Amino acid sequence: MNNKRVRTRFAPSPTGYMHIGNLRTALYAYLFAKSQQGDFILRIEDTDRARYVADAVEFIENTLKLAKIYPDEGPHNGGDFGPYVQSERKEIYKKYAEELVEKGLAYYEESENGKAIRQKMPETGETTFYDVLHGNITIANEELEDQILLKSDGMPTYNFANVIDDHLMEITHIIRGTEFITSTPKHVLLYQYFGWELPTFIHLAPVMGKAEDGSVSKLSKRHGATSFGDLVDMGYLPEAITNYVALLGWNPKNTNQEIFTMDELINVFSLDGLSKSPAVFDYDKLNWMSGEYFKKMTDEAFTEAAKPFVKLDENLESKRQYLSSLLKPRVSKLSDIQDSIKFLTDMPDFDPELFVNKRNKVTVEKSIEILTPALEMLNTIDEAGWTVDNLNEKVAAFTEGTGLKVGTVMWPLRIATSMQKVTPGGVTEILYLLGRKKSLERMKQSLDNLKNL
RNA sequence: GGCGCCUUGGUCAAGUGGUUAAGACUCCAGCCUCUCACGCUGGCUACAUGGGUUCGAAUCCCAUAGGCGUCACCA
Repeated sequence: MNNKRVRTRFAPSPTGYMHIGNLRTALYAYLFAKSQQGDFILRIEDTDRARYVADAVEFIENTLKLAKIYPDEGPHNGGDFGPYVQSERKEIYKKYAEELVEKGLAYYEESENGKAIRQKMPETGETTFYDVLHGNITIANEELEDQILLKSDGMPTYNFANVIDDHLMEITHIIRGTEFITSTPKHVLLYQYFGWELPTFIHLAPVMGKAEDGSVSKLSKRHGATSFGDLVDMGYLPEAITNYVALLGWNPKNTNQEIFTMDELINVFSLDGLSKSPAVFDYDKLNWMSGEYFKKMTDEAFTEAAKPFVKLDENLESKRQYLSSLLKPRVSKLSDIQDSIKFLTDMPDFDPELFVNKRNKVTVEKSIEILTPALEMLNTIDEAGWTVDNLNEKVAAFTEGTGLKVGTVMWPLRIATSMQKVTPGGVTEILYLLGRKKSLERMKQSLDNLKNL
């Protein structure tokens, strides 16, 4: 251990896509740096010309911003160790690769593509490195192949560029996925060739996905959404996603708290809370956490967040916020809303079975018995009186007058106006949302249908 | 296949030689209730297997099995 300022980096290649696993890696690197009052660097690894995607850098930056991960240094953040895009550092890699050739630790290789430089590996012995999560990892040198350092197009390979840059950018802790464990000895050898101090390695277990058949594998397309953007599009709050992802493979010490703001995360984060075994992405848990975030929001904020996901007709539009307040405690993702309120616009098909409810002792006959006077009563309430409070009052008084149990009266009324077993809100809420005219029409229609059975 | 990593309930996970093996999600039951949801209460389900070491093992060691990763002029 030393007292150097902690510096971590997130080094994605510029594909126009932010996999959940990558986001989590970025998050952990960020949390660790910030928890140590250190720096978090964004570096773009675009040494594969064939994979270049336009605007990918902006995409990555915007995604990180959405997730509230703010780089101290990066392509558009400046910093003393730039450039932060590898394709702009070509000359640097070339210089170091040639230095290795001069030292006899690397060699040129001619092929039809041109001239490349390969790293010379020791043929005997073994290379050991320390990983915070896994302890010492040893791999026999004979397992290592002479790898390409500089490609024939002049670009470095990941295995070379990452070592040069991490050293030059004074990265102290390398946080990345386990898929790099087996190539780390090659990197370590490179550090040794140059006589550079080794950074601390932390290899994260992958994020897995569960397929329909129950099988588990690295989270991929077959599991549905796999990127941060996909999840945002589904109507999960960025804060909720980040919070959930933080807990996928990491747990705070000495607390059972699960809902964290970014600042709280920074405060409690520590490397020893990281788990070395793979974690399965679980929508059930995400849904729960997402719901927790919604419940904490003000009605105004929730209404605003839901806006892009909910198209309302003129009538409902004027009651948007009220509708939101009903939806807020029952929603786990914004994209579910539209379906759950469809019945307010389109009356579902008549189904007499829905009127039958054992617990509330309701039958078709009973429904007719209740709906007939209820309709008359509601008819006497004028447009001005059609408010939630007044409706509540009138319906309660009506119920009392019947001498029946509340549930017994409310059930048929709600079914008659919604024709749906489950609704966001009770009858009075529905009556209000529907408006006087529509409510009375629906109720009369349902009553007629019941009588004509 | 070689090499490497991983293995506590369905899922996320506490746990670092002595615990009734936490907690959360899911699921189930009950309460609350104008449905559902919320909230509250309770419940089901776990140390992969086999050997050691030890008075004592989820915790240490060794095998086996399974899963994952890696063996690119991709990262």
